[in-house]
Amino acid sequence: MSDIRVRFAPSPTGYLHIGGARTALFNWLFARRHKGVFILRIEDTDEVRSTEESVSAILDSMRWLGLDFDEGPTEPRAGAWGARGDFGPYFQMERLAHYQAAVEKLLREGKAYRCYCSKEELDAARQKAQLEKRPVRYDGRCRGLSAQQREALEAQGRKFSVRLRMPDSGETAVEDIIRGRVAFDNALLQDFVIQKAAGGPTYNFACVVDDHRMGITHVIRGDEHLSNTPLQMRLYEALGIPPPRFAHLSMILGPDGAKLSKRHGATSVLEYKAQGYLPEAMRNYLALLGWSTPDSQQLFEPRELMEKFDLSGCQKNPATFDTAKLQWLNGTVIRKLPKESLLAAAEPFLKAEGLWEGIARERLLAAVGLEQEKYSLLTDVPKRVDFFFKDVVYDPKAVEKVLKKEGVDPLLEGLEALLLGLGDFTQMPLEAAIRDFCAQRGAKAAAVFHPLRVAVSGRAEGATLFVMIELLGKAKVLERLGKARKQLAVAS
RNA sequence: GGCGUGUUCGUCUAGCGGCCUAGGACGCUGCCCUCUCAAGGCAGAGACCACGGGUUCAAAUCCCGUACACGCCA
Repeated sequence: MSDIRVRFAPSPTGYLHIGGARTALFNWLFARRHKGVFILRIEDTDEVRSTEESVSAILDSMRWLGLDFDEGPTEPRAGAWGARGDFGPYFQMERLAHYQAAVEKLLREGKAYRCYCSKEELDAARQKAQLEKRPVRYDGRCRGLSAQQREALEAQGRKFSVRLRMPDSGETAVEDIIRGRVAFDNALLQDFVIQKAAGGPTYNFACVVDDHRMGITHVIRGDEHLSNTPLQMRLYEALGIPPPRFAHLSMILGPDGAKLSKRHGATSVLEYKAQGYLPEAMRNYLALLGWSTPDSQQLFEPRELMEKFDLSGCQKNPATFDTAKLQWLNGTVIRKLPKESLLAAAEPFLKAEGLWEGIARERLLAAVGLEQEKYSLLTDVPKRVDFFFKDVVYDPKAVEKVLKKEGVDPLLEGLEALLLGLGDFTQMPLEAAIRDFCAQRGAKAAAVFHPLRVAVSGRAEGATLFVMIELLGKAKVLERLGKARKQLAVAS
């Protein structure tokens, strides 16, 4: 095991969306590739917006994607799920003592100070700065408060937040693995709040304290945090600890170029699960969104992804999420699946359509495997096998195009008689008998096969005819031939 | 408004000064295979490398500016 340690740190304020999943995946791949440690840390310090449901949604999503984490608090907790062993993720709300201790240290060393400014005072100062077209920046009025002044303010019942003392000049640079050196002018950075008046840590502060305590070596996160990084750099310096390496990933956009959001359709990982995507396909697709190999490889075996993933292959510019490619990938994954695995993956989707109970597993397995190369989503599976087990539903278009043709009814009548007399109802004899039938009638094979397919399955496209008929069984085939002819009689 | 980041086929991308009359993949079109639909195979259309200046014998690749997009802060 190398000493590389990374983390994924979502806020439980909603489901795990595509962007978050990509960040989690890249961290996970990086850890696996370098035999490092991957940590999941739930940033739940926003008590108003954090919910238990979001926590479970995040855990469910990660479990589905197969992103297992390696470490967590040792005390078991309810609903815990970890990769190896009985531990859950870290929760920031369980780590408040650490933030508190760090605040006290900074206060003691004079690197941070208490600020008693009220919201109203700050708003007024901000508006004034805006009017004067000066950069909006906290003016540091509480920087030099004496102990007596502080006591006096506290005696008035004033609450205080804690701010970090920032330099007024110079610059703060971040050496980003993906973007290179990014510099920020210190004159534009303000003494920012690290502990809120209500007592809780701010995002940047908790993040730095945890990343340090957890020994994080590489912070791989979304581009939206790049602007937070100089603040965090100052915190590392104030705390006297070396900063980790940073890698900021480009954003994922919707088809219209805006940041991917709900109005673009499905953005939750779990929605994709429900739509019939496979986690392998999702991982492969997400990996390709902002990362590539020098030869632009598209298809990856799960193991291959872990072996080849590299931060140097990460893209700086944002990527647009494209469902068409995801679907294609999903299809390739489905096609490679052993039949048993395909059936297992399709099970929930079959059950949802009432295609499970009371059906012999062997028949289901055979039916599901029949058109494997045509599925692009698992939700396609029930649609293609239902006619084997449920009543036929005739596709009007197929009836119109194939069945309602001159001479079809006599053809079906002939087939009915032929199949009724056929003893061995298996693929080879079936094909021989039917081809023989074609020859006798002087009909082209296609002119017989197509009506027969529609009559028996209700649709114009489907699996190889004879395999399908065999699986359907003699009784059903005859029954449906009758039904199809009745339909024709009604129609004419 | 300030700061930051980005800009190669519709989309994901290769490219890191000459191999680029820009390569691959999805999607699209056509052909082949074929009992249909797929899958597979083959072929094709599709990018004046955002724009404008430089630097250089030579730029998609380096530098500067502009535009646009996105993010963060307010």
